Amino acid sequence: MSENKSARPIMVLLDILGKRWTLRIMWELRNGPFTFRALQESCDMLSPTTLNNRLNDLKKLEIIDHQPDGYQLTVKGLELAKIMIGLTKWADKEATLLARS
Amino acid sequence: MSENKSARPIMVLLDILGKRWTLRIMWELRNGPFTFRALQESCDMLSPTTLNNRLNDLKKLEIIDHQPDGYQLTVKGLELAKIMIGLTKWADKEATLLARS
DNA sequence: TTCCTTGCTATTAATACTGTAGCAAAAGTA
DNA sequence: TACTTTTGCTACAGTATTAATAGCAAGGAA
Repeated sequence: MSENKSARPIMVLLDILGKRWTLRIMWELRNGPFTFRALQESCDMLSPTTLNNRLNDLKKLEIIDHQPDGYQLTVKGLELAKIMIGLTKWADKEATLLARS
Repeated sequence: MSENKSARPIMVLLDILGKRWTLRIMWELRNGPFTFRALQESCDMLSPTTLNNRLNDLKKLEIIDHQPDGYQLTVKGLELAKIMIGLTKWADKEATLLARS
């Protein structure tokens, strides 16, 4: 109760990853660069407003950057994406469970 | 919503983990059971409405369950929480970056 | 020049979340 | 037993976030 939890790095990270679409965007970017519109399509046509907000969040954290050939994960971003592969393994293992929801 | 790529297990998982507070709740639960109200406090007093919604989401996926001594991660949930430890390591490594946002 | 594509912004409507109050059931206390 | 807490919520109104859609300016190709 006396510690300042919200200042801890993990809390800042969870805050951003917890915003809607952030995880999904990172997931889609795992395989090479995407243009703004291609990203939108691969994310089930999320609104450009939100996509832009998330891209800016991720740019600030240097998780992605915007190169001539599109938005892509940075080296730091790739490290995070690798961690997310564990989520895929879990999801595949629990596919039956996830299909029910 | 039932036959495109969003039906893939990982998409369902990312959908739920991407809702606000979900990751944080799982993070707080990593160390043993919490009562509803204790969880609320550890999550910076998030509203009971949202907490309840998230707990139900997580119960459906059998990531948590509600025992006499409180809400806690299931075996499946613990597996997910372990993956999240990777996030902490990343966050600590990038602490300077995260502090700026 | 005209036509695309790209990366957005603007606007309004819909949805989600917050903040607060409070209630019913269970558990603890005298 | 009766009283007091604690617990797990629900209700509701206000605020914030997101969706849906339209469209625009810049750059490149034809």
